[in-house]
Amino acid sequence: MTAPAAPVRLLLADDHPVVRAGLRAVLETEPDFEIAADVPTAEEAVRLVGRLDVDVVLMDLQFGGRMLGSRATAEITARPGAPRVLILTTYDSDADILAAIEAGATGYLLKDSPPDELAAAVRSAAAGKSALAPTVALRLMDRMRTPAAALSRRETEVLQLVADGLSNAAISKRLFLSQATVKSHLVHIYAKLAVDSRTAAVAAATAQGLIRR
Amino acid sequence: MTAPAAPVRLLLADDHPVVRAGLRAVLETEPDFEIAADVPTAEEAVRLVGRLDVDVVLMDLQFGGRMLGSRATAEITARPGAPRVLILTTYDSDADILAAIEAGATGYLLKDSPPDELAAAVRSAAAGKSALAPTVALRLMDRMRTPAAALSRRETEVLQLVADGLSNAAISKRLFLSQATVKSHLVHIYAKLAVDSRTAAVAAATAQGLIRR
DNA sequence: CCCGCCCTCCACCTTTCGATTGATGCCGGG
DNA sequence: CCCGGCATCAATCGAAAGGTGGAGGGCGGG
Repeated sequence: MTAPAAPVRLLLADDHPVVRAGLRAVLETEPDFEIAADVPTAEEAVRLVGRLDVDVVLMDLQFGGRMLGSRATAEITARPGAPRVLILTTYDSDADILAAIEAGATGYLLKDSPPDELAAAVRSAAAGKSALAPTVALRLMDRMRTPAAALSRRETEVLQLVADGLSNAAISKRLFLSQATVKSHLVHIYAKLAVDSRTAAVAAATAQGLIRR
Repeated sequence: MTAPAAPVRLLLADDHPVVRAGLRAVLETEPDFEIAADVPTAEEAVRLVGRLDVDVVLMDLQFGGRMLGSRATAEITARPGAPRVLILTTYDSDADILAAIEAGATGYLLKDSPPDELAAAVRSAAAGKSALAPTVALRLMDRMRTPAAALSRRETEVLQLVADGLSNAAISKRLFLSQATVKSHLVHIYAKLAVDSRTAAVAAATAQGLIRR
C-alpha cells in the first residue's frame, strides 16, 4: 500500500473528441494513472503502442462507422510484451463482445460506466486480471445458460444477408450455394431462434446482437 | 469583442458520466461559457430548467435505452422563456432528427464533432440561431431533394411491426385491420423505398433511420 | 472408431407473400 | 369544388418462402 507503485500508463483510442476529453478528465484524477496519449483512430493506436510503452489501452470498437477496433485489438495483443486492451464501447452486442474477447481483449466496458468502475477496471487490467462490466458479465452468463442462440458461422453469414434484404435466390448466388442449402440453413436458424419466418429471425438475432444492425 | 458579454449558461444532460465530464472539460475552457449543472437523466434536466436559469441545454436523445430526450425537449421548449435546446447525440437517424426538430430543438449535433464546432454551435444557439452539424445538414438536404423516403404515419407503423418479425396476419390483428389493408400499405412502402420484399424494406428503412433498430 | 455437428444438396408439398386491379370514404390545398 | 394523398378493403394469381423427409461427406471428441 505504501509502495511508490509505478504509475499505470494509459493509451486512449476513441474517435469522439468529447469522449477522449471525458476519459482524460475522469482518469487523470486517479493519482496512480498516467495518460501517455489519446488518439482518434485505431490505426494510430496500433502505431503508438509500438513506440510508447503503455500498460493498458482503452479502445473503442466503432471508429467512424467502420468496425476496426477488434482488428486493432488483435494486432496489438499479438505482439510480444503487448499491453492489456480494454474495450470501451457504447453497445453490449453479443457478437461484438465475443469478437473482442477472441481478439485478445482483457475486458469489456460500457461507456455509461461510472468513473470508479472505470478506474477499477483499468487497475484490474493492469494487474492482468480480466474486467467485465456487470451488464456485460450478465449477458455472457445468460449466453452460457442459454446455448440456444449459438448460430454456426455459415448460418450467421446467411442470416446477415437475409437481414440485408436479399432473397434466397440472391443469397445462394452470393455464397455459391444452391437454394436448397440456403433454405436448409434457414430451417436450422429458425429452430435455434425459435421463430418461423425470416423477418422474425432477423428481429430476434438483432435483439440478441447476433448480427449487425 | 471587448464587451463584458454575459456568460452563456449551460445545462448538460447525458446519461454517460464520461461524456458529461468530456463536455465539461471541452466547454469550460471557453471563457464565455458557464456550466450551471450536468445531469444524468432527461427528467432532471426538465426539473432543473425550471429552477436554474439557463441559456442553452445540451441534451442527449438516448437515455439508458429509452428515448426520452425528444419528450424532454418538447416539455422544455413549451414553457415561456424557455432556453434553447441543442440535441447532442451519437446517431444521425432521419427519424430522430425530425422528431427532435419537431420537439423544438434549436440544433442537432453529433458527438463526434470537434470541440470548436461544438462551441460554435452553442454560441449560435444562445444567439437564437439554429445549429446543425454538417453531416446532419447534408442528410436533411438529401431528404428534401429525395422526398421518396417519406412514409406516412400508418405506413411507418406497419413497417415497424414487420421489422419486429410479425406476419401480415399478426399485423392485421395488432392494428385491427384486414390483411388486405396491410398488404396495401406494404405495396406503397415497397414503392417508396424502391424494394420488393419485406426484408429488403426493413433493411432500407433501417439504413435510412425511418424505423427503430 | 463411431457419434454428433456442420455443411451441402434434392424433391415434394403447403402457406405466405407480393403484384395487380379496382373500389370507397375522408381530408386538406389549390 | 375537385384533385390527390391517405387509409381502408376485396379478389385473384403467380412467385417466393417455409415444412418435411431424406442423403452424403467432412471433421473433431469421447
